[in-house]
Amino acid sequence: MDTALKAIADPRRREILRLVWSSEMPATDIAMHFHDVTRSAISQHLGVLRQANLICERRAGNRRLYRANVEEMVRLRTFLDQYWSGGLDRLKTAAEAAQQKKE
Amino acid sequence: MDTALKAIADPRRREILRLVWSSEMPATDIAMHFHDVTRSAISQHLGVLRQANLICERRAGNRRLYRANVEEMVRLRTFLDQYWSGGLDRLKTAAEAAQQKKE
DNA sequence: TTCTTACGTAAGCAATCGCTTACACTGGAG
DNA sequence: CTCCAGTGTAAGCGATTGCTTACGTAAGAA
Repeated sequence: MDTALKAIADPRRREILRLVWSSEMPATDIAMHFHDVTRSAISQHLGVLRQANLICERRAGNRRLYRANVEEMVRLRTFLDQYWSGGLDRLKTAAEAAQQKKE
Repeated sequence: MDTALKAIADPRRREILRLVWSSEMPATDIAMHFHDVTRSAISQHLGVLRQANLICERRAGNRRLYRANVEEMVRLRTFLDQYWSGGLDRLKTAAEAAQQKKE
């Protein structure tokens, strides 16, 4: 979860995710969207995203097609939503949380 | 915005924010919640959060009281919400947006 | 087979991170 | 004034990051 959060903290990786969110795309096409870095750099970003389980890889002959793992991104979004609201709910749940400290 | 995203990518800093979300707290008290790192480390984390505009500082005599800048956190949350939905809505709104641009 | 395309990966490097220790400063107490 | 609690900050250091160049490898095409 923490890995995923750090992964999306990078603007380049957020852009990659945006590219493969709704349709899969071969690594080369992804790399071609970035004119200021090497294909190798993008490949490494893809590695980070894959390790964070934020993208899925499918091999088709020569190519590797990537697509966003929407399920995992929803998990991440839920985690953050709980974090935001967890802060907001703090006052009213303070006593309850204190006595059941499971974590 | 990117600075804030990187700031909350760290679990320690998320915990700090959680501590000062609903009430202000002096730096020493914040540091005392972390038994595995130095007070100096926490002070530096506070510096990162302050630079990301995620916390506000108020001086009271000797102490410095911190509290979360909820406004900025809401901005961050909104940014992420737009990011998620921007991806999710891509498929289903692609055709609609093209032919009727109301929104 | 030999070439070419598509890709990951190792190596190296400068920059940044997260931490520690040590020090500097500020404001109240005596 | 002196002393102490509260706090930021500089210096240094090992780990990590993000990038590049160079190489390795797998899968068609010729």
